[in-house]
Amino acid sequence: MGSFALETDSNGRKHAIEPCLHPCPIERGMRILGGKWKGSILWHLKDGPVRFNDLARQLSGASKKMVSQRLQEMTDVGLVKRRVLSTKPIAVTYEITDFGRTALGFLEALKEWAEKHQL
Amino acid sequence: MGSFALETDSNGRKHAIEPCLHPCPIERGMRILGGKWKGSILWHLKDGPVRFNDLARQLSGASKKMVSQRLQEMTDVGLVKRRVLSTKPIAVTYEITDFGRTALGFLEALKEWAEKHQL
DNA sequence: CAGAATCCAACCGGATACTG
DNA sequence: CAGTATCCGGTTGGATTCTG
Repeated sequence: MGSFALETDSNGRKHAIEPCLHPCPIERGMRILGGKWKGSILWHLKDGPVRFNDLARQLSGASKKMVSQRLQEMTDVGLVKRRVLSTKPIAVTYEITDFGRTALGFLEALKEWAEKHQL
Repeated sequence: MGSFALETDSNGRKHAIEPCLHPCPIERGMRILGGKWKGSILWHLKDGPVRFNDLARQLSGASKKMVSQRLQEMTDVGLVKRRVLSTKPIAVTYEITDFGRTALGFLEALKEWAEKHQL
């Protein structure tokens, strides 16, 4: 009773999968787009599918582990679609979904805001 | 050489104050507005000054410690202005600055995005 | 009232090595 | 190539207590 489903993360630890029921829509939105790298990832996908390693390289400073984790979360929420081009050797691309595109507008606003105020 | 200025945080630990020089403007913007609670705080201040405890109460789920830390960061960057109304008993309000208001547009976009897609 | 200080468990994220 | 597994130090953030 009162317990959530449990998932095991890559470090072998258990987590409750909280549906993020925060009353403030801004917080809920931030939980989805605000995590480290998520915005950048979506932005880098806006011009077409990108292969995993290319993406990791473009996000200078993010480790493969990070990129992988963020991509999984974003795939789960439906912001991004994973596509296997070939096995042997495996080739994978990630592309932004239609839903993902609905977030681009506000990412652009954020980008221009940051640039305008030289942050 | 190559070292940054050091500040001591509330846990007595030293930190380098990194100017956040990330190449991607989206990441830089997220560093400023994307932290947990920051967006919500700014949003709650948009209709006028709010007292510290009131603010903490409105942000259900955030501890006073969190609110205090986020407010300091936001004050440092100039998003928010702290004003002492009276000592004995001490009364303080936080109000959004003109600079802070420049970010409201994109927070509104985020808010509407989250609501529209029932996140 | 508005915080600061302290304690401490949980989590995050980098480095590295490994796999199909 | 595209990840996953493991180790592990650093950071985060909640609970609580204390102060002017």
